[in-house]
Amino acid sequence: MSNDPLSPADPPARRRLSADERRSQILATARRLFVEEGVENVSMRRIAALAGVTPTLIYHHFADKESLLLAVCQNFFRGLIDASEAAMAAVPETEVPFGRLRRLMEGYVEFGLANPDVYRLVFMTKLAGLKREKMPSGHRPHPAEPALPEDQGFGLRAFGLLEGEIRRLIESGHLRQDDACAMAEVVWATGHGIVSLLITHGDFQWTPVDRLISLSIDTILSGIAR
Amino acid sequence: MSNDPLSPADPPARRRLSADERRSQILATARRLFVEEGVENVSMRRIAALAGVTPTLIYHHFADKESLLLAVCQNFFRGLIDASEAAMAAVPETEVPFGRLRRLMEGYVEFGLANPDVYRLVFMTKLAGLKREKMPSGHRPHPAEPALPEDQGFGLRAFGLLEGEIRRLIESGHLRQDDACAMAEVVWATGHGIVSLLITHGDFQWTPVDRLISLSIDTILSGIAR
DNA sequence: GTGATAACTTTACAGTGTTAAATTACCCGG
DNA sequence: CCGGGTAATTTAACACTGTAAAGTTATCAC
Repeated sequence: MSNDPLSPADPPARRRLSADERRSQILATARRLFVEEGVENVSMRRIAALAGVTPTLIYHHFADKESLLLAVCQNFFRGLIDASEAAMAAVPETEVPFGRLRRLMEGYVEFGLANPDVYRLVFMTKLAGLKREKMPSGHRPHPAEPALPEDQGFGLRAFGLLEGEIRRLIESGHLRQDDACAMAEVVWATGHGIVSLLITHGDFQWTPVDRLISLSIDTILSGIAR
Repeated sequence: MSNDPLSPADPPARRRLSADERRSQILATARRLFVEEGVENVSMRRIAALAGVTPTLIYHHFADKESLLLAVCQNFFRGLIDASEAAMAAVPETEVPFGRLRRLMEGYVEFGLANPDVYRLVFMTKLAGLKREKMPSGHRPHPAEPALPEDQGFGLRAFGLLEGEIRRLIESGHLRQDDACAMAEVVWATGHGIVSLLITHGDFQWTPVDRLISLSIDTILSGIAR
């Protein structure tokens, strides 16, 4: 009962932090709030308060709310990549041909459903204005902040894992189509379809979640198989 | 060049309108703005201004911004149902077995891509608070406003079309699974995956859209086929 | 110690969704 | 035809949002 879930993270431990420390602290606070309450229910003021800091300070570390979001997204991608690599490593190549791909898809879906809010952020939100070079004018601006490139990097790397596995299946003659990139997109679209459907329409009726997932994966795998 | 796209719809034609007329007029204005500029870039004040009306008046016809949105969604479902029925009617039953289902999926994807913003609204947005009985307290409140039930009705009806076709395929022994509802969900998830992926990540690299779509549909159809 | 500089606040603005209370314009019975 | 009653609409305000300019303070190198 002692946890009203929202109280200043570290009670006035240190007052002045290094830029990096502050940045991570703000980021952590924001991530927590975003995930717990949904992005649009969280104001910069609340993030600031919970981080024990002034709203304006956030703008010295992040260009605006969207950038803050974006930074959270990058963590998401790193997590996804880790999960994917773990999934791949868990199934030896010598296994039944589609074992690794299946595990990869399962991992993707699990990961998405385990982080629904960030998933929505990353994959279901426009987030598109792209805000290129909008940095605040006054004061010294934020350090580096690669904005898009970096996280595209992470995203592409995650996609690359999928594409690689597909390519392997093509080379061993197991697929009916030989355009690895296109097939990877098809497979991804399927995984994304499941996750995003369950995220926004999880409440309702529906076939039991586990069954729907495995049915979908079975179906798509048998659809791409030669 | 005479069209700065946003000017009062009917310049002070009639001043006082009947409740129904006003409701539709506001709805039309909102729909236009939502679709043209994205929901969160449109304020109640702007809708009101464009409709030649006061912000407050909107709240006498709709509970809040979300309800306004919801009303727009219902139109979307009606459109989807029409498109689906047209698709079904266009392919005679005597055709090749999967002809109608394929056309149905194509129709779904086309429709989604033709109305990306409303699609996002309906299928990719939480929209979940559900706001049950939140109506404003003052004044006479809005007429009826079935809130959720009605539009779930439309949504279910659309889903029913898909499920029906699947059921037909099961009965004629063309599918490898016989759970019509589950298979319909699997198929829907695929369609949704394509649409939502293209909506949020249409800009990028990707296989040409048309190819990705037909490849996906081919794949899922051959995945469910016996 | 003293300054430069990085970290942080104060204060303010313009805009948002929303509502209570007041005001109009219209219609209908006398 | 005209005076209420009521439905349609507005005025004014609240509590909030993201964001910015300018000012203040702590810390660290010398």
